[in-house]
Amino acid sequence: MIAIDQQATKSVLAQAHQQCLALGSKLTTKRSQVLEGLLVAAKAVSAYELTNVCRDKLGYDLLPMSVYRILEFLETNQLAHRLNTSNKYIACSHITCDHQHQPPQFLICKTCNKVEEVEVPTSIIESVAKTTRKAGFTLASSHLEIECYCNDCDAPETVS
Amino acid sequence: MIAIDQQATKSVLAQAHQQCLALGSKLTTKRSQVLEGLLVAAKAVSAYELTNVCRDKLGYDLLPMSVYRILEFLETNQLAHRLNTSNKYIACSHITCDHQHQPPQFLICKTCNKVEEVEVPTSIIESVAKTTRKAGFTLASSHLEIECYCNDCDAPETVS
DNA sequence: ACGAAAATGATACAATATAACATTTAGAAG
DNA sequence: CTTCTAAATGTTATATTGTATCATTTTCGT
Repeated sequence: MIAIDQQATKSVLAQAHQQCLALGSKLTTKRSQVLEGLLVAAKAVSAYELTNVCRDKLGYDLLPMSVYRILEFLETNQLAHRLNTSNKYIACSHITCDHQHQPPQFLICKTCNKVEEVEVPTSIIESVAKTTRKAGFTLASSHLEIECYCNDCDAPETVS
Repeated sequence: MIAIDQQATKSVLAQAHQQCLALGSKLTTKRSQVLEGLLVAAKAVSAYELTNVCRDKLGYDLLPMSVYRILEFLETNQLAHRLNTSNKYIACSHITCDHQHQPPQFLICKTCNKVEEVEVPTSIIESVAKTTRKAGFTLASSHLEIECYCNDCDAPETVS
């Protein structure tokens, strides 16, 4: 969860603007709106859900087609991530940092779609990569998505 | 890759039949046909692709709706796996074993959808689980899907 | 043979994603 | 300041994936 209030959101958007410029692209109004939608959602949302968030919570009127295009842009510019496991999107939690990070690992709550972007120790990534090579494969990315239950949504089996 | 010829396929289907009985369910004709489709596909396929495989390669006429239902059955009976990453399905590679296995880890080729079902060392799973707990989450399953390129499909960056 | 439950057929529709082309906007060049 | 071009967005249509619902058939115990 990066943005919890309007102030924080604004700051993230400003930083995102800079980050785009550095990469030779631009965070246009629409793109900024979509990113803002991701920030206020504060969890993984589908493209269609995101158009609803933008309309209902922010008053931005965006077409799904545009949202898809913009999400792709945001991903390319490392401002958002696509979660393959659930076909949902989430704002990158590292927009306000300037240093480089390890490839992201996502803990995704199956119930409420809350996502925590963590760093798994390099040693583990290395170990996985080794297993992979032995099987005749090459890691495409060490982006890992791990299905979990968060503490607010107890695991079904755990409920006693 | 489990089934490379008709003989092997037959043997797997027979074993699957037994495994179902042991679990108190039945591998009906249609279910066996869908499983056979997964076996001859020899890679991850979507439900709709699977209906095509069954029709074109095996002459079985199945409706997508039935295929979805049957895939769910096969998953419940541990004869197939659903890959969340790509919304595709694959035959379990352990049908012919009788012992229990670790939760599966899948290496999935992004290009050709070939899948290798490997066992990642328990120590790694433990370590991932620990990271997860520290972040306030509980692992939903240690089923891990890892996006790769297989040796037949060189990674884009690797092509020099 | 009969009745209940399981399995499958069939239709409709919801949700997700992309293709293709039109229009608008933002900057660069003159 | 215009004009040209490329990028961005609008618009419509359609492909793909997945689920809901109810009808029909099959299976199996009684």
